[in-house]
Amino acid sequence: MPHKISGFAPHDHTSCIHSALQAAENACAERGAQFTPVRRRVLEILLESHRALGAYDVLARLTTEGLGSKPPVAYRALGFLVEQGFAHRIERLNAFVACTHPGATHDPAFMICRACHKVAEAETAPSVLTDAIGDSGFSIEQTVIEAEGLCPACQEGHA
Amino acid sequence: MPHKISGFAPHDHTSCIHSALQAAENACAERGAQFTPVRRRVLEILLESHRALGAYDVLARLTTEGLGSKPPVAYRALGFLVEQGFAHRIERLNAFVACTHPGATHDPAFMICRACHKVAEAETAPSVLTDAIGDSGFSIEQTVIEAEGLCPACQEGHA
DNA sequence: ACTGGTGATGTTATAACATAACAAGATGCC
DNA sequence: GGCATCTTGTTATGTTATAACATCACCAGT
Repeated sequence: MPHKISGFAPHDHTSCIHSALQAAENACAERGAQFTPVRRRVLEILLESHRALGAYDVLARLTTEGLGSKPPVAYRALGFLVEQGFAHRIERLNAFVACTHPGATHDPAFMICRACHKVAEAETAPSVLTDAIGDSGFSIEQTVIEAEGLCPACQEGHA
Repeated sequence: MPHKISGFAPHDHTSCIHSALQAAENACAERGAQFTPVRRRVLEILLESHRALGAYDVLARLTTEGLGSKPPVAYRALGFLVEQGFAHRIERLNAFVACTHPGATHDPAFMICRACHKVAEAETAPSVLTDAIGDSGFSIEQTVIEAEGLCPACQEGHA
């Protein structure tokens, strides 16, 4: 079964950013969550690239822009975005990436390119893990599925 | 397809420890790697429970035993054990767990119980991730597959 | 307008995790 | 002995993350 994958393929990035922001704004309105300037700006920063940024990278940006200078400011905004499903935490990198499937069901798999550091997101069938684990009686609440390797573009560079 | 799962089920833990140590010793002998006292002791510490320990937890134990007191001592030993496949790093927890399938092919999935903090390990079919990701052209080199939830015993406690 | 609740932000301080860089010892080989 | 290699010891620092408390902005009820 093919899955929607985003992050590596060339695309209209401006509209990619715009639609993600729009989706976040709409979702916040629906849920009564506040899409404040710091939260919005942090999402914009993540959206600039399909790469994972550390909390302190984000914080540095906020600081130059006068939006906050202490770690909790960045961690709170990132925590909010993750809670709302607008961003994801990449455990392998201790870093955060904007969600490229806003609105979709969420417990995605990530592909992390070790060369260009882009991160792509793939929807997974809910069964991906239950196939491996299901017969153990363990009840899954959250999953972390991350693969590290080379994206298509970087494979060519190494060929 | 069922997979070997270990960590939650009751078992003879003494022999579990013993066989893991034996396997590590044999593997080192074969590979010409040195199974030094610190490395052995760290593996023993991890083997005491099927739980993930932070590097500093391990270090604290080493310190009380006079085997080293500075972070690099613990990180080096843990790094060695992971390299050799005698232990695994659990990204979600920034912690380390003894391997329960020593010798087997290795890129396992982990189940982390949020109640009792035990960690079980399941062999995964190599296809688990390629099913989700395969058609993207991404070449996988390493994977992180971790599920958080409740182990069978802890589910009963909550019922 | 005042009061009090709620949620967001500001700030201090510190906890927790990790490694770079260099010194010193152990081992084995020639 | 002299050299190479691997391991361990140590200092110092870098990186990631959160607890705790103060303040502010907003809104609803009176």
